[in-house]
Amino acid sequence: MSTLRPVRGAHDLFPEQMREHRYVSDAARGVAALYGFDEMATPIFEYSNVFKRTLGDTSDIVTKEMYTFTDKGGDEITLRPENTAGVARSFISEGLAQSTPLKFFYSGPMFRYERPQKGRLRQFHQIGVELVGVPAVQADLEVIACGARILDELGVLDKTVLELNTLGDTDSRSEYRDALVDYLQGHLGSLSAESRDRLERNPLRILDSKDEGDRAVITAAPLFTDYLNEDSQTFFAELRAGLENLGIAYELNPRLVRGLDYYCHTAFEFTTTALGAQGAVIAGGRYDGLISMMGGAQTPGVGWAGGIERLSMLCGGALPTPRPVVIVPVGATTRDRALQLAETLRRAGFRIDLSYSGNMSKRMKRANKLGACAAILLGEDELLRDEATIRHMDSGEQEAAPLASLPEVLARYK
RNA sequence: GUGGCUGUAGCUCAGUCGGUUAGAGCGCUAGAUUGUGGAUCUAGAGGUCGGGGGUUCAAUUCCCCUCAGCCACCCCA
Repeated sequence: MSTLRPVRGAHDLFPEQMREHRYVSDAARGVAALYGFDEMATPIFEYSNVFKRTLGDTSDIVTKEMYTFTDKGGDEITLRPENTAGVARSFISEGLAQSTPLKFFYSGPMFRYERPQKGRLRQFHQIGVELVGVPAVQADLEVIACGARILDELGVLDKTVLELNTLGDTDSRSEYRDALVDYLQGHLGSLSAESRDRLERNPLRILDSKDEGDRAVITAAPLFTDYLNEDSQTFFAELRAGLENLGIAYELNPRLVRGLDYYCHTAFEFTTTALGAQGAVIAGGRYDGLISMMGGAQTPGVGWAGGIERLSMLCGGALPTPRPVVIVPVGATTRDRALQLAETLRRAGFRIDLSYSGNMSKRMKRANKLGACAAILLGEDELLRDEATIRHMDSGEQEAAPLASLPEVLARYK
């Protein structure tokens, strides 16, 4: 075993896995386009404060998971841990406020310093959509429907559950937050150390604690639904009615929380039990406070991100390997003609590979290993007649054909 | 970041109650078959037994540390 290895949690993607990734991202890109989300890309790194300001100083991602370094100019740079912050930065710095509503699709690598597991890597890949500038619930519905449609296209929708919650608007949330903190202050002694720690920074997260002492306290805690104001209730009711109207099944999960202040109203996750501890395959929500928090004009937004590796695992079965036509030159004088023929057929749209060396037997073995659908045997005597022998690899049948007719003959094997 | 399990050939794994040259299947290379693949047979290459340290006359085997993988917690994609 070599001491030379990839960085922990980072993996090479060989053609087979690359095909699986492409299968997921191509399907997603295609479906997203039908919803009007066109692909864009932000840089893989940003100034660190792009993420610090948007993700909040208290989130796990910022406090312990960012790949941050100082570049040669002395600037603090961070490899993006997610894409929404970059889109928001781009919205502000490129003056996109003039062009709302904006609908973007993206696909690419993200980086988080986490402990790797199956379905959880340090360099991983996400697809996602963002819809910026529409405050109405139709935006949420379109975004969620697009996610569901992609899962359906990939054939995994029935392996997932759409979990849904509302975080209410800013007023509702801050009122509830105050009430919750008041209540929890009164039970400080019964709370776990971690929850006491969270009380200041991220009290809503305590609701999700699995600690037994915490759970006892939480049972009697004030209910968020009692603090939802009328606007928030209406928004959520419309969202639910809209999903039902579209025939999109969902389950309410009141414990689905987002700890950061700029999240509001809609929070959702498509989750699965098929991937062990890594349940979320697509997760998103509404972030009306994000762009203003970064210094832009108050602009609503809603979006989601999905993990390509997780989606790919969920898809399961291996994708079919492409089958080339392999040219087998026989005899020293046929090599140049073989290369010419390869070029001609490639121009005609065929996937052509060559057997490079060895005797006939070796070359046929190579054709077989490449999974060829057909082999073109190019011998000296055939070439004198401008012909080649085509062998159908599955049946073993052979026929002679003029070189000029090869595209038509091969078309039958496609 | 915490806890548990695991680490022997490219892959999947046996094995060594501490003792000479560490095994199998698959895969790979070559030949049987110098103009014909998949099957079969034969031969061959390939391992500092994850890495470092300790105990011992002797460590792949026992102990410690470390690294990596998997699982759970956590978090999420």
